[in-house]
Amino acid sequence: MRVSRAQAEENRQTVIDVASRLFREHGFDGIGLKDLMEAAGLTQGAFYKQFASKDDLAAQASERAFESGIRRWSAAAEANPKDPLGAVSALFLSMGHREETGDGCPVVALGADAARQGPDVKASFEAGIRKYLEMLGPWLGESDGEASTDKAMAILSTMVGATILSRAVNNKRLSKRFLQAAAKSVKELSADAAQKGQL
Amino acid sequence: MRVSRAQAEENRQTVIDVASRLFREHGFDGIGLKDLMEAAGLTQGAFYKQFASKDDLAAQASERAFESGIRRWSAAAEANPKDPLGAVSALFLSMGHREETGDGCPVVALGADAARQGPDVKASFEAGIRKYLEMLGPWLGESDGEASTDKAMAILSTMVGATILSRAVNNKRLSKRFLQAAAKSVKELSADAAQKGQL
DNA sequence: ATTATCTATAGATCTATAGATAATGC
DNA sequence: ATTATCTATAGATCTATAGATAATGC
Repeated sequence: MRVSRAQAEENRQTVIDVASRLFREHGFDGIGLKDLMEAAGLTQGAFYKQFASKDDLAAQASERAFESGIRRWSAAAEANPKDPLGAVSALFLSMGHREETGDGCPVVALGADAARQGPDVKASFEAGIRKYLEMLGPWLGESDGEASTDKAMAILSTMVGATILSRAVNNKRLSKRFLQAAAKSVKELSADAAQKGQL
Repeated sequence: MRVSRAQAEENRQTVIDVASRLFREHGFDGIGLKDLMEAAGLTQGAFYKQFASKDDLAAQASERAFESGIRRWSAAAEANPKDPLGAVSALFLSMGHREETGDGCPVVALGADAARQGPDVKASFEAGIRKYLEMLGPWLGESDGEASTDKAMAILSTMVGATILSRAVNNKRLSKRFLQAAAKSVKELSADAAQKGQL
């Protein structure tokens, strides 16, 4: 039954990957260790050789979810270097992202859950959120670093909030409108920032 | 053991009130019927004479939470009739609201959870969210109704997202900055709207 | 000899139901 | 007679641990 050290490490990584998806789909309290481990192709008994607790896995899975998010932002930005913010905003505020609960932004799926978790999960969120802000800042063309961070925070808040609102309602038209209104607002905020930066 | 019909109805209302608070504090999956009923001064056995299921209570408790939210918005707006949006924005984006998880905005506390619930909970959310938008619209002074709704959606998104981000991180400074950045952005968005309305 | 995973289980908790009890409402 | 609430419990599930097993790594 024992596997090689390399295989064990690979299994551990698989558990984190699977958890990062299933936690986002069902919430931290919406899925148990048995289902998580089985989705990773293992049994529940193997869990505690790999992780200290469910909370420990939650923190690591959150970190992994942010890594995936950052990678997607980078890819979108690189594919559209003339307007990276427009590309990320279009991706974030798409109906595709609204429906893709398992591989979408961790703040949207688990931000409110994270607020109720221990300091480890919150630390993962804080680190991931800071990375998002660091990416957004340079795209805003403000000369002043502080004003740029303020704009980045407002833009991230708008995108996160709109996607949550979009997911929380039944009506598809309303759902779509939240995303469109947010995209319009993000555009105006960034145009405003670029204008100020040129003064 | 039986109580009067009036008392039974009062008990039912108490359960909904208690649930609207405890669901917001712990999430729909973070608290059980036993604890909810005991917090309302009853035993678990009485639950199913009052509600069809936990999901049924979740939908009614969500509705109740929005009623409370609307009442607070109205009170803030009436206390500051010259700048109702400024008053609501200041209240929403305060550290008090950030910490007041049990009596705060239901979208912030349970929006992501609601996305994973059945159509009844989502219907409660949709109705509550539409009420919020109806309140915000007239404060924006746009001549065009559609543009006004867009702005209202963007402002609500910004406030909801910022509060979630503010709650999800450990660092208090960062927490506060999200709220401040969002307040600044809401102010600019509404000033922008007022300007356009006067053209 | 060590250890990654397995099966099995402890002990708590979850939603939901059943039947008893005691007060209301006709 | 009806019924709101109670106690008790079914049956499932939860996190976490214990001990067995079988392969790795020294």
